Parts: sequence; C-alpha cells; structure tokens
Amino acid sequence: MRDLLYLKDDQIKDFIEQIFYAYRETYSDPLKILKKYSFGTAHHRAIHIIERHEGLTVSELLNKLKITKQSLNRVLRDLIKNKTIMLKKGEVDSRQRQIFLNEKGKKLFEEIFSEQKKRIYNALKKSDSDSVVKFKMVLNKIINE
Amino acid sequence: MRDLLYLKDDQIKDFIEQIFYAYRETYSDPLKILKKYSFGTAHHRAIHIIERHEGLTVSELLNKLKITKQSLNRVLRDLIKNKTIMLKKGEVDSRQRQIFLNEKGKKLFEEIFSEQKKRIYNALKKSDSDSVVKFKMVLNKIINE
DNA sequence: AAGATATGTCAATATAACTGACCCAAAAGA
DNA sequence: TCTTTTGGGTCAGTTATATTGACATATCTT
Repeated sequence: MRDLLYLKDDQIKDFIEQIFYAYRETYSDPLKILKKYSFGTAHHRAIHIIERHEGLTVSELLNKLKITKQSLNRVLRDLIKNKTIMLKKGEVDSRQRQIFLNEKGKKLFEEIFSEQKKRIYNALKKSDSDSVVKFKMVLNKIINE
Repeated sequence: MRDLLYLKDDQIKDFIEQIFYAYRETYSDPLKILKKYSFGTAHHRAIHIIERHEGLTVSELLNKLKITKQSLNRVLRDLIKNKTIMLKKGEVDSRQRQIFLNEKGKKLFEEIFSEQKKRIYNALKKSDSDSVVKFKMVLNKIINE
C-alpha cells in the first residue's frame, strides 16, 4: 500500500495555516487605497464580485458573500452613496435589482486591483503554466468540496 | 512571443475571488464546534498556530497573526481561562512567555481539526500528488511575495 | 544605573458581522 | 381575483474582532 504523504495530517494542517496567510496577505495589500475612500474589506469584496459578475442580482451577491442582507445593505448603501455602483430594476423580474459598477466604480476597481494584482502576478510569474493550472484545480476542489 | 494566458488579468481576478472563498469555507466549517466553547475564529486561528508551533512566544504568535497585542490578549485570556492553553516563562529570557496547548487544548484542537480536515482531505484525495505539490508551491509563493 | 524589550492591561473606538421584527412591491399560484 | 411567496429594504440592538493610545512591570542589555 502506498504511503500517501500528501494526505497526511501535518500536510493538511500546513494547508489550513497557509490558506489563512494567503487570504490575509492578498486582501490586506489594497487596504490603504480603500481607506482613501473610507471603505474596508467588506466593500472591497463586494466591488470585486460585482466586477467579476456585472449585473448580478442582490440575492446572487448575497449567495456569493454569504452574509446577511442587513450586513450587505450597509455596504451597498455606502457604495451607492459614493456613486461606485448603481442598481437597475431586473428586466424579467422587476422585484430584483441588478448591480453594476458605474464609471467611478470601474476606476476604483482598477486602482484596487492594480495594487492587489502584484502579489498574485509575481507569484504566478515565478511558477510554470502547469503549476498554475494545478493550483487552480486544487483550489477549486477545496471550494466545491 | 508567447501568450501567457495564465498571467492574464482575468485569471488573476479569478484567483483573488477564489482565495477568498477557499479561506471562508475552510474556516467556517468548524464554527459550530467553536461555538460550543464560546470561541470564534480568532480563537481558532490562535489554537491552530499554537498547535503547529508549540512553545512559540507571544511575540512570535503576534507576528504570525499580525494583530495587535491588545487583540491577541483578549483571545489568550479566554483560552487560558478555559484551560485550553498555558504560558510558561521563557527559559533563556524570562520576560518571554512560551505558549503551549494543555491536554484540554489538544483535545479541542483535534475536535476542530477533524471537522476542518474533511474539506481539504477530500480535495487532495481527488487530486494527484503532483498537483498537490504544485498547489503548495504556488500558495507559498503568494504568501512570500 | 539607565535604557530597551517583552508582555500585560485599561479605555475608547471602528468595522463587520449577527438576530429579530417589520415593510412594500411584484410575481406566482390557487 | 385573492392569497401566498419571493426579492429587496430598513430599524434597532447586539456581538466579535479589530484598532489607537497610554501606561505598568519585569527583565535583559549596555
């Protein structure tokens, strides 16, 4: 029987620790920029998901963020007041609201992303294509487990 | 010139989103167990790092968690009161405190870990050894960037 | 002896989340 | 059409986790 080293508890514990570090570092990089706009990481996560999924509905955003609507509402209110995002009535179901970045929001996203990108870009640049593909595969399996 | 698909912005944006999901899912799995002991994720992260680095000092723990000593102190106080951890005077430098899990803490760690382990274990089991090695490599490069 | 370091603590505040209750408008179904 | 369900918004109060700033104590270094 093979000795599946990569399934050993110590390896798994290391991953649990490293996933925490990777998340924290990745999301702390743009905090300075966010502060300029009086935003925090909660706003950042919302902006990021909205940019990746333009026109998604409030309930779709809720499902991705997995927070309560009361929590999300504070964030959306700030973003709307700031003219970072806008809501449109859903075309098929007019109870729904679809969320879009407006011009100001797109600029803000780019500013945040250009800062946050560096860490990931440099890490991928130092890896070969196969490693990146496999990194993505394992990451996805962890998420969809 | 090669077209470096794996360095494209969209791929990087996906990673930023997925790192968030991976972290959130990994650390939300054991929340129910933690709640039984009136602990939260802050306690969990401390317990996890202490288990991985038994006998580390307070300042070493601070450097890993990257929070203020006032924040950490609340957590450590709770853990000490609960008899999850104990502090010992440093042997070389008696200003320092070395942190250890005691028996109760080791049991609690195992209870938390056995829950949290499932997600990672199953994801790794569905991946081959090479993928896991490369996942680790890229993850480390992201952290140490 | 003087200064630096490691740790602990008090107080006030910020951020991001929660629960629970309730509202309206629009869609879906009987 | 009438009723129920759904999508979204809001008020109020609370909790968890972090922050800044000030200060205290013991121990190590010079």
